Amino acid sequence: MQKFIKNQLKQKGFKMTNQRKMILQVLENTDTCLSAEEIFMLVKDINPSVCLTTIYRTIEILIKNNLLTKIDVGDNRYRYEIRTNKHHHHAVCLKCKKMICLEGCPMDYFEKQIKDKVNFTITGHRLEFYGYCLECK
Amino acid sequence: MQKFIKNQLKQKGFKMTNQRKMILQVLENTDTCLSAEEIFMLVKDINPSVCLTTIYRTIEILIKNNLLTKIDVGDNRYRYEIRTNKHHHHAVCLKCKKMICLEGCPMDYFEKQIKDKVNFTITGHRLEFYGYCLECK
DNA sequence: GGGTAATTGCAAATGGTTTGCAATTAGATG
DNA sequence: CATCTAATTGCAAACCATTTGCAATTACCC
Repeated sequence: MQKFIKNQLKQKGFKMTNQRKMILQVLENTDTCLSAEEIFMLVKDINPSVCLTTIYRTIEILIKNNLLTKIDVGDNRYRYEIRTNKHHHHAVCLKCKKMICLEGCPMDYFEKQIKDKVNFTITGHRLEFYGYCLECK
Repeated sequence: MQKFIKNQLKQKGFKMTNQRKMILQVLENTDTCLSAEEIFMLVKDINPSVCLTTIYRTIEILIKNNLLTKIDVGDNRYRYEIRTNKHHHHAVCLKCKKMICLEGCPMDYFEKQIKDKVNFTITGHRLEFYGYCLECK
């Protein structure tokens, strides 16, 4: 997976710097979605001389190349998740904002309906469930 | 509808000020979701002596009382929509950010599935479709 | 190993949202 | 209808996630 992203970036002419390697490593070794600040902290644990700006700039590149997804949970800060080949959705805890990955998607037939009714070209969708996780409820 | 919201607020001990009336009027006379800034501008057209802070504070009250919904489209600014009794979703244009209301929801049976699989208490969900509207495509 | 364009770190700017506070106002009470 | 009081407002400033400008550094093609 790492490999795939690295190749994608290299192919588009981006340099594989240490900072980018570390950011990718952090993004891949998590099971939730991380905010820029959280990525920053985790990368700092590996190498303290990184700056937040670099995190944001790397995020930007990854998003523009469809390698990362930006997700909003309603607290004025985005969270990011490496884009997997497995299309999926999340359950978001309203209290701690933890994001639990869910498998599957019931949208496919719905999209078709919409395409016919509204004159709108659908390129994707985003589905989040809100509620309380085991610890918070 | 106006009436309903006013009653709800009054019932909870909030005062029905001119500012709040204007904000509600603006929110009710639109067919898209408005950002705080957009609400501000529209309210200003009615009475120029309102300030953005009041918009934000009213939004906060409405959200806390389940009368307004906050929606993210990925451009660092929230949009707001009066909460109707009709549960629905949106198609969001990736270019102009216009939000087209859609009827229906294919989620109900999916929620049940999730409740059983993951240990998570679902209180709601949010579904947005992304793509390009007629004018932008 | 040298050259060059991409990348980084730093500091400062940006922009949406929030907060503190003194002045104003809605609406209950008499 | 006037008074009183707590809620609300406007203003200015703070806050904080994200973005930008720029000079110094680095990846990587030759």
